[in-house]
Amino acid sequence: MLCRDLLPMIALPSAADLLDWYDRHARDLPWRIAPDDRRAGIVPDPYHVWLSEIMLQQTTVAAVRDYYRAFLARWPNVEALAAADLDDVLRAWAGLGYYSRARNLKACAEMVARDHGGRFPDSEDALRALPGIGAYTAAAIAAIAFDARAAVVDGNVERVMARLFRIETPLPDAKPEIRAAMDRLTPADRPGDFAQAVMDLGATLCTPRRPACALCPWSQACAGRHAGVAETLPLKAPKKAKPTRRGAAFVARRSADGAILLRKRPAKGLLGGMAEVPGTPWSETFDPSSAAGLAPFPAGWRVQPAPVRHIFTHFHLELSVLVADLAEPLPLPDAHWWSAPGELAGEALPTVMRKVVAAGTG
DNA sequence: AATCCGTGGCG
DNA sequence: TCGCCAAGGAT
Repeated sequence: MLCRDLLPMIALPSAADLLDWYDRHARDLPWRIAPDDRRAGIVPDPYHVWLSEIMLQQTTVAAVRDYYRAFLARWPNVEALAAADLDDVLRAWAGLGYYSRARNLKACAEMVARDHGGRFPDSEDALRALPGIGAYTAAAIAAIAFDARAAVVDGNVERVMARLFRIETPLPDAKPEIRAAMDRLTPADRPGDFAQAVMDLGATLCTPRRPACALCPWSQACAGRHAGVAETLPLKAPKKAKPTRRGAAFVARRSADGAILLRKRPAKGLLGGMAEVPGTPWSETFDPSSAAGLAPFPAGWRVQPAPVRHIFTHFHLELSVLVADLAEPLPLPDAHWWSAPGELAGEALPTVMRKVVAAGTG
């Protein structure tokens, strides 16, 4: 038995083992049909699956829950969302991040309503053609909502597959190999539950650090665990350092009622379509001592002692915050508006701008 | 192919 | 404090 001498015997991973675990341990999520109900024939609403999958892109379950419920309550079906005002959608999305998702969400709803009779297409290819739906989301919707045998690969699946099959090629080069592994494992029966099972496994047991291998239904089949390298996988290409950009933000407060002057950002790009206070561009060469001279209009601008710091995906931001109280009514600049204290919470303000307003009014 | 796009929680 | 990373997509 040459093989036995060279390698420990490793059981083959089976979809059945994982589905058995999922039947007992599936998390209760607002958008999920419980495994018992799913096997009893209850099918999820594709609109629910789609909405949750868009929100879950690069976003944790904890962050999504309340937004998901709020969206579903306000726009209960794709037709309602298609008819919604984009600014209302952006306001409802504020704080969740990656705002192009909200713009694509609206565009996708319109396309489904207009071109598909209000029903989501059931094939990966047709789903993939819709705005905001890429390879992962198309496969997830096809598998979960339409019972298609699609290989669903997200960050969790990459980690689980890399460990299970001891794939030591660094990401992203390992992606084709990982996809092939997931495709081979995905069963024709219950492909949606299987995909959710692998993702649950990655979220709860096969975690990035300190995986709970003792509790894992695939531990006997895991080549990474047998080799003692599970926790080190998947390998990843080194990341680039984030530069620091600086700028100034101007909180103009109307003395009469404390309203704050806001304006709308350009429709695309960073924080596209969202609201902000007036400010300078953000650059790596910005000189904070020049901030007062860059104010949008003359006023008694006071520099706040501490800048607002915020981390974006690819740069750090340091914003000098300047505040002025305006007794006289200002000729309102184009595309600007006053937002009273009671209205501020409902504005499409991204988190960084909520920090700025807090720094300028606290 | 590499870069751009948010935010919050975790150790 | 800091790096990591989460049910990625568009260009």
